[in-house]
Amino acid sequence: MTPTRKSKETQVKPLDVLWGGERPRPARGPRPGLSVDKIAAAAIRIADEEGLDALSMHHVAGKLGYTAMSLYRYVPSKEQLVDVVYDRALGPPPTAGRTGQPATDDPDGSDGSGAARDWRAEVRGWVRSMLTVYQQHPWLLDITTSSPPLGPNQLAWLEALLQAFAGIGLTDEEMLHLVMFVTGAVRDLAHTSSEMAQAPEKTGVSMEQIGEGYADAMRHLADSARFPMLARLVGSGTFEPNETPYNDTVPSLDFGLELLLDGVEEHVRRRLRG
Amino acid sequence: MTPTRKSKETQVKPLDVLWGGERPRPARGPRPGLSVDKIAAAAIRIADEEGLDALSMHHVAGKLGYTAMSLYRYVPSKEQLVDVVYDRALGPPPTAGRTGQPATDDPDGSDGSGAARDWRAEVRGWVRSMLTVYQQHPWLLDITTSSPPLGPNQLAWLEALLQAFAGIGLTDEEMLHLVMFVTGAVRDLAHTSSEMAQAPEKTGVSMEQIGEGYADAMRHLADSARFPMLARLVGSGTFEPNETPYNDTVPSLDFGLELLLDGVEEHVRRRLRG
DNA sequence: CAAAACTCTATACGCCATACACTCAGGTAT
DNA sequence: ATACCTGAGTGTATGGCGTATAGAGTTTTG
Repeated sequence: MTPTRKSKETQVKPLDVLWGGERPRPARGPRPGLSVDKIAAAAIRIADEEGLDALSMHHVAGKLGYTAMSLYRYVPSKEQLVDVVYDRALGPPPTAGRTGQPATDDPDGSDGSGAARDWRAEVRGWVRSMLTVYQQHPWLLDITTSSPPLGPNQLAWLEALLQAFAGIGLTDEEMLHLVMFVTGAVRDLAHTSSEMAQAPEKTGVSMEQIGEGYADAMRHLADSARFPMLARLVGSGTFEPNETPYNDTVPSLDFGLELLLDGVEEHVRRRLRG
Repeated sequence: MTPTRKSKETQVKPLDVLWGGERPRPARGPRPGLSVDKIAAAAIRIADEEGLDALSMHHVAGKLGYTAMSLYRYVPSKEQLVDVVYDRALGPPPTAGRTGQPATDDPDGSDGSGAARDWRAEVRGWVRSMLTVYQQHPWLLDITTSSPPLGPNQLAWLEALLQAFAGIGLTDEEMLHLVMFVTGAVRDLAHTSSEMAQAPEKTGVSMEQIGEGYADAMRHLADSARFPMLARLVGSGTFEPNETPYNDTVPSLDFGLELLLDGVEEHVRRRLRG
């Protein structure tokens, strides 16, 4: 009978959700049984155990003993939930513990402290840690966020890599460029690796059969003059699975990264000289 | 009443579809009104005009004047269709025209021909072309294929970049690593750029407001000691939109690529010397 | 105690991929 | 000519999805 009395309806703000903005307890209606934390945790568990496709509002709510619509009291949309889940699953970067002050106002590089730190090792470590996270939550790589990195953990990871590149003689702009380049390469290589790892279970085709299919396709072109370089790599056995598994992209990442860092060193050296 | 007579039912093979395997005309039933080509073309038009989300079997079939189920005579599943569409939309790489023979058996690099070609320019050109393709079909970057690169055009692009790196003193394995590294970086930077470009129309929030939100979030941490490097970049105006648009990742790609190629040069030089 | 604020549920809508059973066109073999 | 049968395309149904809307039930405030 009541003709749809519109109450003021506490609206959920996107950024508050991302930063865990602790709504100041409602104080008028029934006590909330859920929270963004619980919802995000359940969502992450589902994604870990059943994959990103299983991450639906119904499923998450069901896992918590509620209906799908109840989630919308805490999260404005599934997309926003995914944004939160993304940041939460990332977790903090490895070096987040020591909040040093590597940001001096010295623009030219040497940070004044005596011992030069091993920035290459720091970058390498950051990359390994990132890879580990992606291996633990491969579905992170299938998420398309449509929003710039704004979550606390995303920013922390960004900050960590920036700190690794800090004070070695790069301009601010160059550091940002490098960070984007490196994160991009890591993300994509981890992505293809995870895709290929998931292929057997997803398509029901065994790893061996996939290898056969690949070999078959490659034979298609090895005799043809159409793909000479590919034919050459096939012939030299570069595509054969050696000691490392078929989908291991870490060697490519390591190789590319080292060359890139060599380039960085040469770049700052050149600038110092010139 | 007929108890479901199972006919032999021409099955559609995945790889044949990808490579346009020209089914040898049925010769017994009615003439097919569709073809993989027509279907893929319609699908690409839809994705270009309405985005990847609009790419449904119903939609594609409707555009062609058929029902959704009819497509399954030509394509085993939507996933396979997407694989085909991906390869078709990629198109051939720019240098596919001249099928030179850069694959000599000379393992150490110099390819015997007199004039040294500008391999760096070739790599740069490949990257620009790849970026152009991604700009023309941004939805390509939202596709998760779950299968290794097997389409003819995917292989052709691979081949093209391999040829750029050929004969400069890298081993076969190193070339493959580099190709994966570069394609990864290009893909991901193009991806984030496209994501940020789509953000305004998708969320209804104007580019300005996004910028404001970003600035707001950054102010959250500029005063905090939590993200010193980010605060520094904010302070130095590195995040401000200069002449290039906010989502332009090309400068990052250019910068990273040049440093990487510097590293490559130094790497082969070192090997030659040592 | 009533009103207001709030949580959570039920239902419904319009999408989606695709399994299944079917009609019928149009060649081939007799 | 005619019977046959392959295979194209359709109709329907199932079970999923995100979420709009309406409202039932709970708790605190005036």
